[in-house]
Amino acid sequence: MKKTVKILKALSDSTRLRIIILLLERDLCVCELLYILDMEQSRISHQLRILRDAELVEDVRDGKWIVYTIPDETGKKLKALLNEIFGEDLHQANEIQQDRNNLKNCLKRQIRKSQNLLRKTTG
Amino acid sequence: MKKTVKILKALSDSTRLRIIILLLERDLCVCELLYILDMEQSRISHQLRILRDAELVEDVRDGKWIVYTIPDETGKKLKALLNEIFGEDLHQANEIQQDRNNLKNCLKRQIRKSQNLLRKTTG
DNA sequence: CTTTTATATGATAATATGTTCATATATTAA
DNA sequence: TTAATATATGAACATATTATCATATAAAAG
Repeated sequence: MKKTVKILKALSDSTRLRIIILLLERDLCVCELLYILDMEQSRISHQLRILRDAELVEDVRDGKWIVYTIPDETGKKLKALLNEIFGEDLHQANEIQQDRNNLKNCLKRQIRKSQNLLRKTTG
Repeated sequence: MKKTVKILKALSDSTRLRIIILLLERDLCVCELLYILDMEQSRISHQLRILRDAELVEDVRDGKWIVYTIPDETGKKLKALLNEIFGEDLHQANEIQQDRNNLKNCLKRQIRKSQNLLRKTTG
């Protein structure tokens, strides 16, 4: 019961939901999420921690970067949850569509390999 | 998005989850929930309000009682959610098993029609 | 080494949430 | 009517959550 509540709580915040939806499309490092979501870096890190504590995401260091991933089994369940149950509401959401757009850009521009992302995004 | 978050938030509390799981088995009035959950009456009412605001439950007056229901479509989705996604964790939970037991008793004893439930439960 | 870049963490403040107590409302019983 | 029962609501408090700021750590670049 505790675990279920923890997971549901982790999902019941729009920032975290957006992160989850992005990670369902592709593994991303924090600086990519930063670029896509355009938020304070620490804010994203804090939210990622909550997702990690709920065991919804995992992180692996890759050189300079820390890449966040959704484990396969978890991904299946989350997709079922988000598409089949909340799909209608979520697919329409502006934030989500915007995020998807930003994700495309992020990949096209190879954000991870360009320099000075923090300075760019934080001010 | 807001709606999804509201629903997830409404579900991410153990008291409310217990109520939902009970209502998935059977429509119940507040005094029955009171008997089953053995909590303060106002606590249950407050939590029911949150569930109603999220449109997860509906209430209909039946004489002296107000009966809480989960609409059919919502019920289907909730069952999918709770059984298929969180089933393992939830079926094991002591609280849930205890609640199911209390529900049986509640029905056997026809709690709704016996008198003075509030006094009985509140002290 | 020193600096820069990427990320995490701790403290703090603002806000939200959950519980309890007291009380209000609505229905039925006396 | 008046009293009792069933439920809802508002205020107050404790706790939890979220965002921000400042700072720490760790890898890479210079």
